[in-house]
Amino acid sequence: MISPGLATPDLADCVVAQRAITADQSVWEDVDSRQSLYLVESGIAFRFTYLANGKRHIDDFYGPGSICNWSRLKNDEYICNITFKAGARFTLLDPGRTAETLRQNPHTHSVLNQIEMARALRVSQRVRALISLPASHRIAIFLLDLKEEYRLSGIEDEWTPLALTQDEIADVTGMTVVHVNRTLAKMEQADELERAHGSFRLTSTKRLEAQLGYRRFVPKRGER
Amino acid sequence: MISPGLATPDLADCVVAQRAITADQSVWEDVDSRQSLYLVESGIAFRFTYLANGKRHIDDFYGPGSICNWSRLKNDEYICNITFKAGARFTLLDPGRTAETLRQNPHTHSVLNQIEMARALRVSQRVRALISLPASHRIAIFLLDLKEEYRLSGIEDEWTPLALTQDEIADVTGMTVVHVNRTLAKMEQADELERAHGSFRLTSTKRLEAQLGYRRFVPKRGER
DNA sequence: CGACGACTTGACATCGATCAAGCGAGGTGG
DNA sequence: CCACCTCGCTTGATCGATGTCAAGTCGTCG
Repeated sequence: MISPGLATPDLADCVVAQRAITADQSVWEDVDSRQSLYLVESGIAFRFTYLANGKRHIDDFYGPGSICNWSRLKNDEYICNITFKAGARFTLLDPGRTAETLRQNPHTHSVLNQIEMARALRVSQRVRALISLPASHRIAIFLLDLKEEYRLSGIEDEWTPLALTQDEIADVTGMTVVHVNRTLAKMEQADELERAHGSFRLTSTKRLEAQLGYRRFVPKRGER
Repeated sequence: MISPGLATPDLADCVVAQRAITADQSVWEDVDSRQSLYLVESGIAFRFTYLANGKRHIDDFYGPGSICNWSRLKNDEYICNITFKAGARFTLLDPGRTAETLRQNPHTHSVLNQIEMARALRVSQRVRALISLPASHRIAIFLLDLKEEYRLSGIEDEWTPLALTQDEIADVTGMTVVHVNRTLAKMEQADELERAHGSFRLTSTKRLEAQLGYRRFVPKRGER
């Protein structure tokens, strides 16, 4: 079943397979499926790269309704490492058939394009912050992005699942686990953040967004 | 005259105007032309953003033959700040006519797409490094990217113009001018770098690339 | 129970930012 | 022509932010 968030039953014909993940699983361990597009149904996934020094960098993360490797449609060489976190479910789409389907459904195509454009802007905004701002801001913008990732899939709750481990957050933000831990603790002490049961809540999202100049990029006529 | 590097006389009809820059000039000072595509003919330009704390972040830089705001073609809302450095010359292209021309010249379109794809990969590689690596590596990858920017426009010399000031390099890499200065000095002392007359030379590009895992993304059938 | 993974904490070392000052080349006005 | 200014670069001293190493806690799962 295609994610309700996507609102594109058009793609039903393109489905190659469905998977449910019980333990964290990386896609390069699963060469057969690398030819597909990955549509997250539930749970979360992230895209990552190993740097020359062995460090893992997490480039982006994908909540329900997101396609992890959309660029493959434009560039068949595009290959990326993806990890699905335990509990995730996802659908494999055939890129060729998907491209064809989208050609025939310009509306759907434009919706998906808008969604991807919004994601790209979100990433570039985050990246600027990660390059130039101090740790507390880096963490804050990560949390805002995570929240946004869920919001766009229709899950808008005051509490957001903190779906990544502190190790993974460190690899997103270019920090150390220790420092991530301390920064989160500091935010909690400063009453900017609450954590409970694997979820988090920002005390004043508004203020944080204003302070960081955080911008939301809403897909233009997105159905979701 | 369209840059010889681009090899796309097809675009001649799309030219709106040409400009030569004597002193550094930012495009948002020049509202009239914001509607256009910017094609760098010579010299260098960069795209930047001001963060909430007033810091300037330089997102990318463009050598001869590059289009600074290619994304405008896909998203008319796409607006970015661009600065042309003193000595640059550039051409303004009408986005509507350019899009039409490219529709009629799939070959040219695909070439330009490849070039942009290569740029996107270069940026994301640099961004990873800037987020996760220590200062010396951040500077090194910036220098490699700058060299590559010139190489792709056909200017392949052992010496590359160090076209940005140390202030600007700081804004690319998220460092301070002082630290940029010291890092460059250290590289020079370690015989990894030579500087003279506003240009630089890397003693062993090969070794540096290997050490950083630097990848070159070559446009597929790019004419240039 | 034992093992493991995620998280937490402390002590310490290093990196990079900040502040302050000076230098040298190019431009401008008297 | 010189005096003066500005801008980009350089250097030193000091401070704060972040990484490193090491150990310990807590919950989960077999």
